[in-house]
Amino acid sequence: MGIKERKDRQKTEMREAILSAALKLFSGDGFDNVTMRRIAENIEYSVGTIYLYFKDRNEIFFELHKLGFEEFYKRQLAIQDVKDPLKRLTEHGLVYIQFAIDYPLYYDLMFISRIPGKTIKSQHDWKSGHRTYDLLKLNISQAKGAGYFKNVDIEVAAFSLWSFVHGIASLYVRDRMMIVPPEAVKPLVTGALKFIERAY
Amino acid sequence: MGIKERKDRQKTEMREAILSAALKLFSGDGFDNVTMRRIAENIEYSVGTIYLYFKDRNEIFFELHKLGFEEFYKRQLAIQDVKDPLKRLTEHGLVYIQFAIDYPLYYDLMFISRIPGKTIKSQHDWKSGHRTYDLLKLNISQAKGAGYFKNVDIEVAAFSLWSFVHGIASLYVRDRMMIVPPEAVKPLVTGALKFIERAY
Amino acid sequence: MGIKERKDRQKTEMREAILSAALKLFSGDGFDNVTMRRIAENIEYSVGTIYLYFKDRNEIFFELHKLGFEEFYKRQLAIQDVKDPLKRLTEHGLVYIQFAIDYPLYYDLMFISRIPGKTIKSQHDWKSGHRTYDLLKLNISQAKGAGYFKNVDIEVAAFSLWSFVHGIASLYVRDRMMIVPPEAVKPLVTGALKFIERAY
Amino acid sequence: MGIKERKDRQKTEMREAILSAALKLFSGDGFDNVTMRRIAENIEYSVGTIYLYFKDRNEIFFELHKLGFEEFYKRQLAIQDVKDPLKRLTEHGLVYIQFAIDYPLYYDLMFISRIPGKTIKSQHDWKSGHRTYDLLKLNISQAKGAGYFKNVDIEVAAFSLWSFVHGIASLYVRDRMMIVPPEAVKPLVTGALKFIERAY
DNA sequence: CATGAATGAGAGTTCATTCAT
DNA sequence: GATGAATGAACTCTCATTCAT
Repeated sequence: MGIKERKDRQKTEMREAILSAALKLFSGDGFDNVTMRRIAENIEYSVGTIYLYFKDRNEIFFELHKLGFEEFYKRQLAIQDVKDPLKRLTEHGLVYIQFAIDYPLYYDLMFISRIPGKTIKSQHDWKSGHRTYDLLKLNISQAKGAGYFKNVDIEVAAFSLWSFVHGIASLYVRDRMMIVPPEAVKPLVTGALKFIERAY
Repeated sequence: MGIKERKDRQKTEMREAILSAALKLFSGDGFDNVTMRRIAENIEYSVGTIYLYFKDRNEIFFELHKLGFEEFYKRQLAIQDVKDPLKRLTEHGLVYIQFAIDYPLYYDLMFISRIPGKTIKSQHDWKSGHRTYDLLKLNISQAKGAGYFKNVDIEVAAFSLWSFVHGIASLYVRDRMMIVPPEAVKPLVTGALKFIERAY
Repeated sequence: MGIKERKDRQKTEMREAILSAALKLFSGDGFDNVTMRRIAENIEYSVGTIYLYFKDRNEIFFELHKLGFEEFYKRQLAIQDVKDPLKRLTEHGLVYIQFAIDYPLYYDLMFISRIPGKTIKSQHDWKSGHRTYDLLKLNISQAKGAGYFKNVDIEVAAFSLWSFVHGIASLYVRDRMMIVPPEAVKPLVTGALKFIERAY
Repeated sequence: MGIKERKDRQKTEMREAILSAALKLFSGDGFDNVTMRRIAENIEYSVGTIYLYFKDRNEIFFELHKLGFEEFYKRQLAIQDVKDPLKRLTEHGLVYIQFAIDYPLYYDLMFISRIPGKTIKSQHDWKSGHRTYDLLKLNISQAKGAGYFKNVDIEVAAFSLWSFVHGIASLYVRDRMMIVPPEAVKPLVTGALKFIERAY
């Protein structure tokens, strides 16, 4: 079975190289910057080769999209063992924002960009989204159990917190923070996460 | 002088038709969807005609951008006479979100999209952005004077509130609310604006 | 009759303004630089107005062409009263080159450029050219009478002298003299005109 | 390795086909006539294909330019073994003119046309031009050694001879010889080259 | 007389995609 | 599995010209 495995591994590596090149280009100027030619140049293969690994341009974006959600969820799970519910919620927000900082391209693709080929996407989104959203609501309800969020509907709280961190992440990812000096960004973000706790 | 006036009016109408067509197309799939050809088709004129009213493609975006900011600011000013600082702040947030709902395309253009030809833009942005941000900070400081935002830095509060409403608006504009049923959107939003007040 | 005359005069002035603007633009980058729009901008009239004075773009070039030949011939006549045949011939060459220096655009148009709408042109060219060429041959034959050009066919001599000065003028007009330092141009030209005398 | 060679050959052939089509079109009406679309039609390929062989339109002109200068210099070298300095100089002139006759399009491109994208060009021009000009001066100085060009500055002589042949070539290439009947052209040219010898 | 609005044609260039080799 | 050649459609923009007003 060694041969087949090696082939599989090679196939995976190639796909990863393509995806990684696409991500890199995406950072440049958004979608338009990700052309098949440029991906090909980047991985030092011919254009046609890409089509051996992906059906078309859209499939590349779709795959990136999926990978993004996986990494995103993994990170969220990682903080689920924090005992203190308040702390956990704040961590949750931090995880969210940190993900946007670490993978602005994934974040952009997942939560901001309008992607061509929406239909295919939405189904997957739906599942990924729900999974994540449920986790948030779980954390909120546990915080509620610990005395926070008095008189607050869980749905409202979830939506609020989500909007809050998404707002921060979006401003960061799409470079709309010019209004604040660069060195002030970090304290502002941590300050904001502290501020929202007042509402818990 | 009726002739000149009629001509002026026609010129204005044409510019508006072009801008409106551009906005409409923009909603479809973002910038790439707004091509000169498609605008022309839309207004049922030849491509060259557009160039009689706008220097080039960028000028169209720039104009839309400007119009958006004007309307946006006007709306913000309109609620400045609300006496109660708490109420005014909530109104402020509502105005923000309502703007996004009423003019999703403007909102997209102004706060989400990556626009080609950044240099020209940024200067105008800077001014428009500051004007708006200062208004927010003013309202917060007045609320502070009324006893709210104890122990909270104004900058942090401003950034937090901005992020919050921008998060809501972005999720709406870029259609990332699939997670919540459509009819739940409105109560969620008002609920969220109520929720954030707990942090004041 | 005053009215008609004034109208005629105005018409002429307008035509001249257009032609002069065209010439000016031509200097920029050759023909492509002479667009109807740019001419219009230059004379501060609308594009359509030009069509009231010239049938189309070609007619403008044709007219310039004609004007050039007229000025050219006038200058040639002006040196016909030089008594010494040798001196007169050298003057003739000088006049030729000086014309190219003073009116590079005319020269270009008349002797270098490929003009669209050749058919119309050639007839006029033929006449203008002959007139000039005959003058040259006249001067040569008189020099011959004075002992120069022994054993030289007049046709050959005329062609030779014409080629000679045209060569100098062309190199100058089309900027092909980079090979010699700018300050050396003038002495070279006068030197060349002196040199060719050795062949007389 | 036959495959690679065949591919190389095909690539070369394609480039040549494109260049040759460009030259052909150029003859029609100068630069403006050489459009990418027309080249494509001519070689019966799609427009995009040309861009697989040349970076852009300018590169095509630049390449033609270069090829022209190469052929030109090769021809000049070919007559350097003529012993008699007088004869060699006359041959030199003939070579010059013959080149213009054989490759009017090259000649036009090299010595007459105003080319867009001058910057790139001029450096190459400078070298090619100097190389040629030096050869001319060498030949003159050797003729001088053999007793010709008494009391004539070499620079002046070089400039004069260059102008002379360039004049002839230009008149021919740009079709300004209508004044003389076609069958008279050849004798006139040889006559002129004989005539100029009188000045040596 | 003069204009400004409009157009169709055409320019150079880039792209995603296909396919024979 | 990989390539390079090829294409057709699309892009932004400019032009000469026409014509109702």
